Amino acid sequence: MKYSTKLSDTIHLLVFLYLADGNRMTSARIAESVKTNPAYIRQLMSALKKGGLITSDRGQANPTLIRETDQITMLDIYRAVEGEKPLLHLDIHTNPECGVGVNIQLSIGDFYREVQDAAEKKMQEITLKDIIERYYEKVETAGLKAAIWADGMTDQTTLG
Amino acid sequence: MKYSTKLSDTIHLLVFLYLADGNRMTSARIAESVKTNPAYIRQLMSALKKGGLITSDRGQANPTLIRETDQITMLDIYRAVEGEKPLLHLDIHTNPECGVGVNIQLSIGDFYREVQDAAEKKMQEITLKDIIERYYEKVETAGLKAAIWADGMTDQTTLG
DNA sequence: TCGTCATGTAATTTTAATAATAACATCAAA
DNA sequence: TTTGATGTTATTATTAAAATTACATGACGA
Repeated sequence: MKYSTKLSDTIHLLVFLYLADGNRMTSARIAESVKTNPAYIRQLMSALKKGGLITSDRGQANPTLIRETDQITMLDIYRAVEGEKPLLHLDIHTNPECGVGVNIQLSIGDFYREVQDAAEKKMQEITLKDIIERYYEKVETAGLKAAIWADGMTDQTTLG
Repeated sequence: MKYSTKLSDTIHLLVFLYLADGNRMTSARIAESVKTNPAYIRQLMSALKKGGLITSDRGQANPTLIRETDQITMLDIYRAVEGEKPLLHLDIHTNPECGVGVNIQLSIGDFYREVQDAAEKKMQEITLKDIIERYYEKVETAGLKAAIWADGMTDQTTLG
């Protein structure tokens, strides 16, 4: 299949929202940066809304972060858009008449759980703030800071 | 897409090989338990061979584990069959003309790396031996031990 | 109030990673 | 030499995800 990029796209979306800082962002505008379509962005925002991470009102473009960026973890975002989807997948199609097969998969599942917990623990330590700070560093080292940010964040055309 | 079950299937395969203990296993036989086709099993075995985990000779059914089960980690197996495939995926399709988009994805990548490392560290702590032991526990608690294992592992018909 | 623009959401189509399958050359052993 | 197994490649089918379409609904300004 296609790989899911929901988490990446949603983080992108949230950083974008943060950087917009008050300037009302439309799903169309965000979609431009993520290079996708507005409906997909709205689907992600819908999930974020249900997850209690943003507000968004029908009819007007005014999505806003509810929590501070250091109070939003990567795990929060993952849960909002991917739910309980695991990173590793058991093969549930093994021969059910084979006691070996079934029990092996159950055993593997126990250890996948451990791997999942380790990954989620790390995801819980990473906040949106961390990612935004890292982003600023990247922009700086790329020497793009001046070009993009010189005249301030108020000029949203530079966000595109 | 479909979810990859390569890791699960390969662990299954290896446990099966271990339990067979000397009894020459064919790809067809293993495929029965995993409920897949022999060619797929051979593909996995080919990867394991390249990864230095098993031997397997053309023409005769005689695949064997090279290392002790406590010397084979889940990460070894993952590397053999999935290579460097990450658990989380960046969206590399973001608008390249958007400096924000590109740099955000790069930042996210840094943190995905941390999550990946945490997961892989845990995978490195889990050995095939651990999984086999857990498997025995499952079989016991399921009260199937007697039924399946009573007359010893020599009767490979009970493995199916 | 009406027209415009935005969101919210469901339904459908397209894309892409994976497993399934087929085909066959090669080798081993009875 | 016949049988049966592996090793490998190529093709097809499956399936989860993104892309797209469609439209009802709400906000806001002229």
